[in-house]
Amino acid sequence: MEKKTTIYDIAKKLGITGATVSRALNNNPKISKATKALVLKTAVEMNYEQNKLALALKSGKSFNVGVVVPRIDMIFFASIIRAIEDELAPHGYHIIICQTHDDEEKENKYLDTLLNAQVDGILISSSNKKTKPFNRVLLKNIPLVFFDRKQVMNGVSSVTIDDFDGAYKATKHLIMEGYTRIAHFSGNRDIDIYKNRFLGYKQALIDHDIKFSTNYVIQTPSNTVAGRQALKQLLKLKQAPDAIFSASDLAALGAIQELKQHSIKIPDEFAVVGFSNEPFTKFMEPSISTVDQSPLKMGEIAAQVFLQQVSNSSGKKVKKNIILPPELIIRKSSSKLSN
Amino acid sequence: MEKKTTIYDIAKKLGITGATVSRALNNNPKISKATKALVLKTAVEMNYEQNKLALALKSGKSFNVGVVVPRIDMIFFASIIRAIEDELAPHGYHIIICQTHDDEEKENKYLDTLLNAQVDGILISSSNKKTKPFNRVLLKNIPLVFFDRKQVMNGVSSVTIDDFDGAYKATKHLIMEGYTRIAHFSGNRDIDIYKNRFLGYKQALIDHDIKFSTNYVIQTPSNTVAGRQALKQLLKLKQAPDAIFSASDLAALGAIQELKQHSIKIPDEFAVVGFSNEPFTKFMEPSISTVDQSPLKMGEIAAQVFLQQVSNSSGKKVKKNIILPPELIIRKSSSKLSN
DNA sequence: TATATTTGAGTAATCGATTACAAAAGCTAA
DNA sequence: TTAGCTTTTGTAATCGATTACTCAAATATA
Repeated sequence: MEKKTTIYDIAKKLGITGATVSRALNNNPKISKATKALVLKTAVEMNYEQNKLALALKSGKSFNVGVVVPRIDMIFFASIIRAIEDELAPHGYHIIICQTHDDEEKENKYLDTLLNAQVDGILISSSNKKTKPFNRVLLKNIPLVFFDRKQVMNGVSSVTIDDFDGAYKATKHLIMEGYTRIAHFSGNRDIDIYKNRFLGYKQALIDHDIKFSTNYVIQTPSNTVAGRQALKQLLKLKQAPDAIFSASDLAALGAIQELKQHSIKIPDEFAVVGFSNEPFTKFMEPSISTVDQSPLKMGEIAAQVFLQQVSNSSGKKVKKNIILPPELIIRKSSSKLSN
Repeated sequence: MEKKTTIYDIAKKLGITGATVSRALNNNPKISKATKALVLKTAVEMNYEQNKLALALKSGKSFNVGVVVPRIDMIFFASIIRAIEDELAPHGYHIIICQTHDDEEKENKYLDTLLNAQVDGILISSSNKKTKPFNRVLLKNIPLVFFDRKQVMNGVSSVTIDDFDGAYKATKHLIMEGYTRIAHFSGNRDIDIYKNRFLGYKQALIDHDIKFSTNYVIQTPSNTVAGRQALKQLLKLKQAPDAIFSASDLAALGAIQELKQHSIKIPDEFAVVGFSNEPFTKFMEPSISTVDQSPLKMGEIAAQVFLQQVSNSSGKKVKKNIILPPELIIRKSSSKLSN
């Protein structure tokens, strides 16, 4: 194994000191052209490469950023991470990925190890119910940016989408298409995003003088089986709905599968709108209307907010709470016109 | 901002030296129970946390591993990374993600910066045509593991799937189902995986006495539009095919869309098998037969191979070339029986 | 009690780079 | 030729932790 070349190896070879070598390599003006050229040439010859670890220790900047998500093999998070990486890489930052699997304890442990690893910032979609674990991050004055799922904290930035607005738009769209008995597949409303989608749905009904009924709201895990199950349940009602706004695309798909089985025509007799713009929604037959959360935009902006915070040398904390507008994507599953 | 507590802060407070504090914190036996207890208590009081950067510089181990992929928002790579992270996290390793966007130059730059960042290993699905950039990794004796796309190099491990076998199985399945004019949507055969899928397809035909024809092989980018286009082209042939084995699920989907447009019945008149087991294949109508590449298994094993290499203190290089068997997933698009 | 052996803690080097300060060398001008 | 600059280089501290080596104190042994 080749031992790594250090500045001292170069220094010894040239009979000078490490300080001079360092100056030559860093465009420090306090050095003669001749020495500089010689050092540079020798550095190349000896395959010298800077040890970023030593630099990080000295400078206090590791150029590593922790990105914490529930899991990365969900396309939504993968897209966000993609955008974060694309945005930060040109600035020399590396992305360290952590998956919490929605386990609060795991998340807290990751926060600890990221801090110990001396990351320059943490971008996180938090599974945490408490803000306490984040105090340690703030105490160390490490930029912290929430995305997707946020915590409300002093001086902490966040980038989220307006779930309320997305749900409102989706529901209003169904109303405008002429559907009147609109049900809702909700996620776990202890989680903000699902609560807001529920509230947006409810408000749209109210604003358009449609009676809101709890019978029409079913808490549905995000999978097709649960969607089918929930739809069956709705069909049993005396007054069955004629449309569903689902907080999850997979549950929406389940509903569609079940509707097909019952030979209920989509969208003529029944409309479905999902949420998330999962890749499959575009390809299905019928294609599924859904709400796009623009994960790329979210990642890009989260990264930009982080960059602003680190470049903000003034020490003042920049708090930005950016709420992205979701985009309703109307496809065949809810649009009589486009059929 | 709170200044981070170092072992010297603890030492000063207790009137001892940093060495003693270090020993207390590291279960070094050369320390009295009393001092140790005192240090431990004080460390907690002062919120001491080990600076891993300093440790990494001293020990030469950063506990960071670079993972390089074309892009992470492709579910295949996202799944591999998920498995790698799940496997390595319990061993204290952090994953640094790099996206090459299939740009060779970018990939080489990433290899450089990862080495400079003193990673303990590199796991990569390479876009590189040359092996030279990897010599630097080997020279530094850093474990290198290829997955999915490999380079053939001395002493370098790889985890791939048997593309030939997957293609062979898929094609054979079509033959067994009674299709006789089987076409192939191929990717760019300069890339090994596509070459091997092509060869597996061809061999299956030959082994079952079916004439191989270059007219039936179309190079098709991985998207639906290209798939539709390619299918149109095939239908124009005097002797149109009755089945397609596509090296890409998206192209397969395009073919199916086009078949539907032509009111050609699937699978009765025409069968389609894709490759990759993209999530949407399961949900489509008809569901699409495909070849699963078990990305989770691949990531898990790649991580394990890495762990073996680092734990292998002997300095001997462990070279492992693991080829995973792909799994043919038979769904409605190619199975008359299951319909 | 005197010597040998443990035990516990300090000293200082090390990992690799940067940089304030000091010092030496080169140059200018009187 | 020499005081006074400027330029270039060296010295040594620093970032935070670990550890071989040394030495003093405490304990054990004769």
